[in-house]
Amino acid sequence: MTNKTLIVVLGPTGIGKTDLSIDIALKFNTEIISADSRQIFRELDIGTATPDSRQLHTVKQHFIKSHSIFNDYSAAKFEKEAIDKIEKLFKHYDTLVMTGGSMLYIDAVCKGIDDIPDVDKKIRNELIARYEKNGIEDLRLELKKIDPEYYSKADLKNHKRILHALEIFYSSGRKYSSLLTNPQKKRNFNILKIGLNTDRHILHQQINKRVDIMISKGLIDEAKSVYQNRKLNSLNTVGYKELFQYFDGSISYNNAIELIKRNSRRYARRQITWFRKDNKIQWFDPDDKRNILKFIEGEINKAH
RNA sequence: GGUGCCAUAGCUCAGUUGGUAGAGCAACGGACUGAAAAUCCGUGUGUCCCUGGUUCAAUUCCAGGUGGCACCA
Repeated sequence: MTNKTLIVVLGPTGIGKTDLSIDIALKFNTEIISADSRQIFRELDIGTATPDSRQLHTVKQHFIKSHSIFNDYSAAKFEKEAIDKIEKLFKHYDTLVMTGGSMLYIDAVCKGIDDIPDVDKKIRNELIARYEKNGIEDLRLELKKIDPEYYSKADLKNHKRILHALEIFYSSGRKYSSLLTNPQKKRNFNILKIGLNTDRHILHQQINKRVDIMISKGLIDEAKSVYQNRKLNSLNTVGYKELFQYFDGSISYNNAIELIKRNSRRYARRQITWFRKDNKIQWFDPDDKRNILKFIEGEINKAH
């Protein structure tokens, strides 16, 4: 049994993961791995609720502002880079904190995802063009032909799923279904999952308030500064995509703010849905810091 | 104080010539393995203000009450 433990702090957006993870990292005198698919971009700050400079100076945090919106990123890349970083850091620490709300990124580190061949960008763009021209039915029929197994279990109304299976096939000649093994990779460290959640009404109030604070901190200007790159996937993000519509003149200012709040609430709900089925998570109220620390210490003593 | 109008889902409101009701928005549930703050699927969640009356049957009609709005004093 290893004596290395990764403490994973997860939960919906706006619940207070950053503050708690800093407290935990200070307590164990260690560093933080961020698992946040948007805070990772250096061009985004206010709208992603990235930790501020004071917080970043208090505890060293990795994968914050470490990449650019102009480079493609993915959960698979995060898995490789994060595992790499974690293994390096475990040479100096017995415990590490990982925190974030990107469900797939967390699972990529905790459980691993399959190795899937690189996708040829040209092929992806061609398929997207076909989808936009002919709709989903065309691609669906093709998937049925080349990979009936995946077709039988795929979400056939979700074009991203179908596109992905096709682009894998045309890039590598291998069926997507043959690549899916649900790996459950064995990590050489213990994983302790701390989930934060609270009454839904309170969470919604916190989310709404946080959006108002983002606006007062200058989110409008930040969104303007990246407006010209709005087509980038990295900017298909709550807090930015709504403001882009406002800049376009297609929705009002007040409408944009309301939509940011609504979409944040919905994002939080999807996170909760995802995390709910993970029975390894020990849930706490974010204010319950004492018990959280007590719980972590107890578990680490048991494991080591 | 008087008169009139209104009271139906979380909100804005339809509707039922008397047979316990439906839109929009919001909300809620779910899926998810190289785009994941993405993408996709599903769900009306209701003392029809309260109390009586008429009726086989009242959210609907009648009376009174309560609350809100408007106008007149």
